[in-house]
Amino acid sequence: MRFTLKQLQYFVATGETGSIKLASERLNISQPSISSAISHLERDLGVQLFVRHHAQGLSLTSAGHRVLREARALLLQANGIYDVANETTNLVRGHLALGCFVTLAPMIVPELCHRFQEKHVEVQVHPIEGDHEALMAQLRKVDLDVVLTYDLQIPDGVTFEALATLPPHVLVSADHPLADRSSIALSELDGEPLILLDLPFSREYFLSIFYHEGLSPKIHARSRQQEVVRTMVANGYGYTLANVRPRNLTTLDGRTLKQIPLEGEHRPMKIGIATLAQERKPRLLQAFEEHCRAMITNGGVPGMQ
Amino acid sequence: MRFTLKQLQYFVATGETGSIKLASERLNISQPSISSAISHLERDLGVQLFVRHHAQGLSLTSAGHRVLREARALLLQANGIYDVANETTNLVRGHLALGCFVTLAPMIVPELCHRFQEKHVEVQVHPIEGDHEALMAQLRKVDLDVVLTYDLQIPDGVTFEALATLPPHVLVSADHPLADRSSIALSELDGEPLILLDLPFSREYFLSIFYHEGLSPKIHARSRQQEVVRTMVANGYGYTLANVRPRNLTTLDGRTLKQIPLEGEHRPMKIGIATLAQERKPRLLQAFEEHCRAMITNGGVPGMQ
DNA sequence: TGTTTTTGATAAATATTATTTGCGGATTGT
DNA sequence: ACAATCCGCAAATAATATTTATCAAAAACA
Repeated sequence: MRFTLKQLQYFVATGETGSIKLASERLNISQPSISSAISHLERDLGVQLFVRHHAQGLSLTSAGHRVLREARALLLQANGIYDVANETTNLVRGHLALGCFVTLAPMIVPELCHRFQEKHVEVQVHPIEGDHEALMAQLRKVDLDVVLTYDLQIPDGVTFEALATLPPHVLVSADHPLADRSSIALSELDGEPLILLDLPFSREYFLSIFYHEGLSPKIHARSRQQEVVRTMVANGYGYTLANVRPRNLTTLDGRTLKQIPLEGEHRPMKIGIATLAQERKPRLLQAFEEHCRAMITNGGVPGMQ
Repeated sequence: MRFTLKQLQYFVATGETGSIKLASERLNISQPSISSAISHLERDLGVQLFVRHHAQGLSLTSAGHRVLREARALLLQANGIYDVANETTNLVRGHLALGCFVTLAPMIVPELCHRFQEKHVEVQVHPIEGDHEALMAQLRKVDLDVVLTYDLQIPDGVTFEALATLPPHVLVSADHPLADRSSIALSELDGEPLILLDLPFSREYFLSIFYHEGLSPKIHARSRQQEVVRTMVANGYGYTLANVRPRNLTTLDGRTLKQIPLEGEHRPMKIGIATLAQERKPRLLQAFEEHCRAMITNGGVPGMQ
């Protein structure tokens, strides 16, 4: 690959006008530039492209005709790269890899994605669930385009935009003595066994609520799966804390949970969208962010009470 | 078109290796060169192609993926231009515009072309007839690739290669007093009416034969068409000179001619192939020249006695 | 926690390449 | 014969790519 697109461009202009002079006027370039570009091309391709007629222009050889056709096609395709680039900045089309925090995914993702694809038929959303740490790592590797998660640890180069605030709640079984309260103070649970959702950063968040009040919870069990935690709580093995408020408070084994607001001032969790800090975001990404802003607000979050 | 093929090449290597360092090793280019090429591309396309991970390579953005696909295709097509160029220097294929002197064409062209296309199925020969002057002009404009003609005026930039020698003959009607002679001297025809084939350069050639012997012919008629000249001669309106020796000496109106060698030393006509003086002739042209050399010799010319 | 290694960005120096200006030769048309 | 046109060539200049050297950030390791 020794020739350049510029040389091809000069060659095509000359081939089409049949004259270096005319080509130079068309391109606003001096004649010797074009002359040398053509010479370079001929030397590089090992083919004579023109027959020179002194003071009377040039004629394409048969090889020149063939190369001209190819060169035109190549220049056209080269211009196409601008279109491809512009498409990503202007069109809402293509694939979008959406990361979502595991405990949020079942409630939010189905409606969010469905609605978005309804609006934009040429878009394919690929949802992927994970814990906060894993999602952030994938976002940075650009394995994900956008992540729905909480305002936990946000690494450098990632922007987080909060959309809805979720205050912490207590989850107890329907048989629990406090089950019918309209709110519960953390101190009232002191000594009772805690079932802890054991995910990176989430774990630390829940424990920080206790430490903040000078309490130290008695961790009875841990699980990385929200549904396991809920089932244990529903069966009376302990209580847990959660920010999400699923509409359905019946566990998979048929038991019932109660979700009760936590009394006092505690740092709430904020659902938001995390993206890479890019100067020029693809139009598709912008549109999805806009979609999230409209659907996820303090007035309501898909799938939640 | 502000980017270059080189920049695309660097970008593709980086996209494929996921690292500027590795790309620089693969291309034997310094790392800053690649870095700047990518920056240039990003600025030019107005799209972020990579997300940089400090000390841990780069990841393609979604736009980057798309551009990478296009860039690869473009580089492939660019390489294809070399193939197209090589094809014309290596393959016997495509179209060949063959010019042939009018009076030679009916005898030579049919067999010559047929045989050549028989040997090379992928070749299309396009024969065009004309006088010497017109043929040379078309050859110079590269409207013709090769011309079969006589060794008359050969312009600059055109090469002529003689293949067969045709001495001049006298043509008279079968009733002519000299019809049964085995040779005729020009002086014997002095005073008789000459029917002249009136084509550029041919005209001058025939007259020069007379002038050379100090004779001045009595031109009774002229025609640009050989067949008209022959018919006039066959009808006894005069005699003519010719170099071609067609097998058929009967004219279109059914009369018979006699063709008798001219006595003495006269400059003969030489049939040959005229081509543009190129340093690198296309393979197709070379093959056709070779074909002509084999078929047109002093030992025989297609269609002639 | 500090040190080393890896890797990309940046700056200045250098090498390479493209471009222009100016001139000469060849051809055409008046 | 003359001017006008147009291509090629050479030297000067401008623009660009490349390298060398250095820095900064992050990861890996002790």
